[in-house]
This record gives sequence, C-alpha cells and structure tokens, in this order.
Amino acid sequence: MGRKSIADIRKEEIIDAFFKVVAEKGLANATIREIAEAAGCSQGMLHHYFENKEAMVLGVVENVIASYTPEFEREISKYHSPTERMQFLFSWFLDTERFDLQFCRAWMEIWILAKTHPAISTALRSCYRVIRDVVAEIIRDGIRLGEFGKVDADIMANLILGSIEGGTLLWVVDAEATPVSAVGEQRAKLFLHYLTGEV
Amino acid sequence: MGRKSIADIRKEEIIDAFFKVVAEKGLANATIREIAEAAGCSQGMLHHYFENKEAMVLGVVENVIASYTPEFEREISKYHSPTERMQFLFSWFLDTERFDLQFCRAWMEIWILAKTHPAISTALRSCYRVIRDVVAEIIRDGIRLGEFGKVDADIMANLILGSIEGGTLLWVVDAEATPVSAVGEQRAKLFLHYLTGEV
Amino acid sequence: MGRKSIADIRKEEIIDAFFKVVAEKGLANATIREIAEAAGCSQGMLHHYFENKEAMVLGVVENVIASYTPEFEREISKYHSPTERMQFLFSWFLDTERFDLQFCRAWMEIWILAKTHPAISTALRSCYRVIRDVVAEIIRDGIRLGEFGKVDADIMANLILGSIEGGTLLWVVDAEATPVSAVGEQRAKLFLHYLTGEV
Amino acid sequence: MGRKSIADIRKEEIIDAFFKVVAEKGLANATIREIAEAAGCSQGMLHHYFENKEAMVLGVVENVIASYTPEFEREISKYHSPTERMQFLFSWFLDTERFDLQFCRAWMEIWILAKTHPAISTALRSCYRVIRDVVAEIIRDGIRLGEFGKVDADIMANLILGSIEGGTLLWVVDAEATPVSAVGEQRAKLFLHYLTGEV
DNA sequence: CATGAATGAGACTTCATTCAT
DNA sequence: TATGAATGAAGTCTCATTCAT
Repeated sequence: MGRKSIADIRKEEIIDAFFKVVAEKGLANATIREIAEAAGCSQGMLHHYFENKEAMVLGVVENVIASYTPEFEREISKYHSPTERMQFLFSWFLDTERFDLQFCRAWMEIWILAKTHPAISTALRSCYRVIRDVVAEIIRDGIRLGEFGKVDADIMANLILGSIEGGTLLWVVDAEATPVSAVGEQRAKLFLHYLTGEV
Repeated sequence: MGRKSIADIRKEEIIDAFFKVVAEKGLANATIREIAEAAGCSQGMLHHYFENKEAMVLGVVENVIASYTPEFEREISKYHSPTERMQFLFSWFLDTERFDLQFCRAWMEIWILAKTHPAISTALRSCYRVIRDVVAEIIRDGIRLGEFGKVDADIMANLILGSIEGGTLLWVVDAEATPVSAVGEQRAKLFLHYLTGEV
Repeated sequence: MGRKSIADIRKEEIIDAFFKVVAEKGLANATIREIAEAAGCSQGMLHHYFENKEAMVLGVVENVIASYTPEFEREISKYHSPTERMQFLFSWFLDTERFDLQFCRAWMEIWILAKTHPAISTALRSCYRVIRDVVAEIIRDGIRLGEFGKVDADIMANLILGSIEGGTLLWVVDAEATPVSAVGEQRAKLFLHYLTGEV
Repeated sequence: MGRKSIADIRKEEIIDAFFKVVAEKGLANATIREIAEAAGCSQGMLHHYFENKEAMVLGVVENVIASYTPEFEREISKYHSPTERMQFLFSWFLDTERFDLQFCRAWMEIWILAKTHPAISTALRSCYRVIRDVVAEIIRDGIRLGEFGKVDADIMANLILGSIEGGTLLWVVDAEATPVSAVGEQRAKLFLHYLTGEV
C-alpha cells in the first residue's frame, strides 16, 4: 500500500479534467485540446499518460469505481438487517449531491460508448455485476432471514438496478419534468413493500 | 389521406438507413458517407433532403413516434379495465421483436444526443411526456374505478417509465447478463401488485 | 429591330434576378438556387438559358451597357458645348438614384471577376473604352473650340474616369464616411476649373 | 522590441503565401489547399495559425498596414511644406514597384470582400480613415500656411484618395489601356494646381 | 518529463451541373 | 419548355496523434 506516485497523481488530475469536460460539454466535444486546457497541461502530456481516448474513459470508470466502492461498503456495513441495507441502498443512489446531474450525464455518455468499445464495456459490466451481486446478496439474506418473501434474487436485483438507472436516465433527459427525489422515495417504498410483503 | 410523395418516401429510406447504421456501428460512426452507402445514394442526396445530421436525428425520432403511436393506441384501445391496460403496456414495451437490441441501442444513443442538441431534446421530451401522461391517466382511471389504491399517479408513471427504460439500458449494455423477459414479467407483477394492493 | 422573343424576356428576368441577388448578398452567395428563387423559376431553367454562371455575368454587363448607353447618348445630345457636356457627364455618373449603393456594389463585384474571366474582362474593357473615348472626344472638342486648355485628352479621360470610379469604390466600402454628393460636386468643379483654366 | 516568435514568423509566411495566391489566381481560387501548397505546409497548419479564412484576410490587411505605415511616415517626415508633402504622397502611391499590378489586384479583391465580412470592413475602413486624415491634415496645414486656397479639407481628401484608388482600379482591370504613370503625373499636377491656385 | 507545432485523414457541407420525367 | 432530384467534386474545418525540441 505504497504512496501514490507523481504519475498516478497526474493521471488522476487528467481524468478529473476529462470527466468535467464530458459532463459540461458532452463526449463529442471533449477533444484532447479541451481536456488539456481543463487539466492545465499540454496535449502531448495527455498522450504521455494515456495511449488514447479510450484509455482515458477506462480510467474514468476505474476511478469512479475505486472512489465510490470503499465509501459504499463502509456505509452499508453500518446496517445489519437486509431491510435496512436495502433502504440504505436506495437512498445512496438517490443522493443527488454525490450523483449530481452533471455526473449522471457524463456517466450515461460513457455508458453508450460501451457498445463500440469492448474494453469499456468490460469495465462497466464488471462494475454493474458487482453491484447486482451486492443487491442479490441482500435479497438472498432477507429471504433466508424471513424478512423478505420468496423471489428470484437475481431477477429482482436486475429490476432494482434497472429502476434506479432508468430513473437517472429520465432525469438526465428531462430534469424539469422529473421529480427525482419523490420518485426515488416511491421506488424505495415500492420495492420494500413488495419484498417484505407489506402493503 | 394523400399518397406519399417521392420526397417522403426518399426521406423515409434515408432515415431507415441512418437508423440502421446507428444501430450497427454507433452514432459516432454514422458518418454521412456511411449513411449514404447504406441508403444507396450519394452524399449530396442526404443534404438534399436533410439540412444536416441533427435534422436526420429529428427525422428518426418523429418517424419512430409516428409509426408506433397509432399501433400502440389501436392495441391498447382493445383493453378496457385499467389493470388490463397496464398489463398490456408492460408487455408492449417488453416486446423484443418490436424493440430489439439494435433498435434500443440506437434509441439510447439518440437519447444521449439530447443533452447537446436542444431540438432533439425537445422532441424526445415531448415523446416521453405523452407516454407518461398515458400511464398516469391509466393509473388515475384505476384509482377512480377502485381497481388501484391511492397513489400519486404522476410519480408512479415516472417510476414505471423509468423502470422500463432502465431495464432496456441494462439490456443494451450487458445483454448476456440481463434476462430481459424474466425481468419484464417480474416488473409487471411488481407494479400491478403494488397498484392493486395484492401480494 | 424585331420584337423581343419570349426567350429574350426570360433571359432578362433571370439577369435582373441575378443582379439583384449579387447586389444584396454578394457574388459569393449568388448561388444558382438563390438566383432561381429570386427569378421564380427552377434551377434547370437557368442552365437552359445560360450555359453557366460566367454567361450570366456577361449577360449582366451587356444588359447594363445596353440599357444605359441609349439613355446617356440621348441625354448628352441635349448639350452642345464641351463644358456643358462635361458637366452633364459628371452629374450623370453622380446620380445616386440610377447608380445606387446596391448597383455599385454589384458592379464592383463583377469588375473584380474580370481578372479571372477573360470574357468578362473583354466586355468590361470595351464598355470602359467606349466611355473613355466619349470623354476624350469631349475634351478634344473643348480644346478645338478653345473652351479647354491644351491637355492630353486620353490621359485626362483616364483620370476623370478613374476619379469617378474611385469615388464609387470608396463609397461602396465606407458609405458613412463618404459624402458622395459633396465629393461629386467638388470633382466636377475641380476638373472643369482645370480644363477651362479658371480658378 | 522583442524578437519575433516562431509563431509570428510562420504567420507571416502564411500571409505572404495567401496574398501571393490571391494575386495570381484570384480570391475565389485561393483555396486552403492552394495556400498550403504555396506556403509549403499542410492544410491543418493553416488552421493552426488562423481560425478561418476571414482571419487570414484580416491578417493580410493588418500586415499591409503594419509594413507600409512606418515606411510612409518615415519618408513623408522628410518633407516639410504641405506642397512637397502632397507631391510625395502622390508619388508614393504611384510607385509601381511597391504597389505592383499583383499587389493591387489582390488588394482590390480583398476590398470587395469587405461588403460581406464586417471584420474586414472595419479593418479596411480604419486603414483608409487614417490615410484620409493624413491627407486632410496636409491640406489644412497648407491652407493655414497660405500655400493652398480655401477648400473643404475632408471633401478634398476624399476626392484625392478616390482618384488614386480609382486609377488603380482602372489599371487592374485594363492594364494595357491605362498609362498609369502618365495618369499619375497628371493627377498630381491637377490637384496641386487646384490647391495652390496656379494654372 | 514536457511542449505545442505539425500532420493528414476524414468529417460535414455546398453547389454547379446533369438528366430522367 | 420546364422541373427538381440526383450527382460528385471540391471546399472548409476538426482533431487524434506524432515528433523534434
């Protein structure tokens, strides 16, 4: 668990700048020149640290995963019952300070890139599989402990994740017409009622 | 109910070709040259019918709306109870023959474009607001008729739409890991149980 | 001296439209489509009557010459003394109703074309040689009749024509800073004083 | 009084090449490809130094002004009486080595561009206003010192400038028929006689 | 490490001209 | 005659990437 090298720090700066540009101007306008300006370095520098743009996108994905995973795990470990954990999970993804509009926009753009860039696809898939497994595991725990009714945990995890991401998608496209927090609360209620069997 | 003019036919051909290219190779690779080849015409032709690429995307959106709306309305009018209508709605969007992987991929790409292209944003928003209103109306009917419990119809419509689109999003990114039809069935069950109060 | 054929009328309409477009939007923006719209006919029509754009420009030049020459000759024939004729000449070119800003702008644009289009060059040259000869002839008359002092009539004609056209040029580029009619009067005074020897 | 940077040198090279191409082939044929070839660099280079073609034209105008103004001021400062200064002014603009046919052709082309390009118009106008002011100032000096009769200095300056530029215009269009130096001498004589009151 | 000048392929777009109807 | 759909060459401009310094 060595110290971060200068190169790593520089890489992170570039990734931050890149993500910022994507969030503000969109992926299509995130040119090397623009990123270099945002990062306060030359165009040559970028290619010194990242072979190409795809590598930078990969860096973003890894960076996002690396920075949020520990936080998520630390926080969720505070909750012990599946019901509470599930509640926390919904609220965590709903936190519009952590996942603000700009973040979500940039993230969606990258998501789309996955289609044509296998490496990005792989990174994203592994990221979401991890989350899906976490969710499924909570559900399985809930079933085992009798808090939740019997459902297919994997299908359910998929459904939950999809609902969360879909809510974000609608929000990104039409922020005004989307009462994101009210919808988020309703979502938590909906799924928990279904899982716990209450109405 | 006039006949379609040659211009309209040609426009449709171009839009089809465009959509096909986007679905296959992604929006970034949907160059004028590529589209022209797919449409079997010259590059100049494209600009004869569409001022620029944005106009073509708008054409796609309008085309999709125009071709699916009548079908949807015709079909849903066969069902009368809110519960049946809601069931139909879920199954309609789940139909992977109509909305196959390629279609959904292209559609998601266009969605992302909305961020930087106001005209596209407007078109998409109006499209989704229409759907949202349809869903909300069904819910309100259900509440009025006593089939559904009391919920905020608009929030619920948002949630339903988000869940559907989010499911598609996950599917597009990781088709293998997404049992889309099982998830779809689960989704219908989930929402209908919640709405009708059954468990 | 037969009647104008339909073809001739149509040609003239097109030339008028062309000249109007050039005056309003500049030669670079005088596309075939634009001209066709202004003339109220199809693009194909233009090529039916004029082989290409150069032919249209030639048509303009010929048209201008043909329409102004008779008027000029009719008017100038009313004056008999070289001094009066010279005075008329200055005032004729100074008439900003006949040669308004738009006319002059278009004319200057065409002028510049001469450099790269031999046929246009020929037409313009012959046009200006005619005017130069008229001016030189007046001067020679003046000298012969003792109204003017002895000067090189050809040089002087050149100088006069240059002054008139140069005044127009300045006007076209910076209409606000150019008191075109005051300058025109001064010009007439200047040359007539020089020619007649008065001060 | 710092050294010129490489960027400045390169810019000047490009401007020179551009001006050369315009002079030889006309503005319409001064394509980026042609200019790049003349400058011995790639097309991309041109856009590295100049945002677009209009910027290049502006560069030309600024370059011409910057390179001739000091020379003109240095030279004219050698003459002290308004009469001599006026004489110098006519001869300076008449110098066909400095302002040769190619230079004048290119310059006229740029002039016409002013109509549709506001920035170019502004640059040219300010250039000519400076010259006009210089001429008017000489005239006012002459009047004050009693060398020149009373005339409206601004009108007169306009007339002089117009005559000079008009002479150039005729020369550019029909070099053969224009005895430019004889006309130039006559012009100097004409205006000086008028100003000084001699005949 | 760092720079940014330089490249060149390729994108979008325009437009005179042709030609089937 | 008349139309305007269709073409294709050519233009401007962008941008990831390379490389000498």
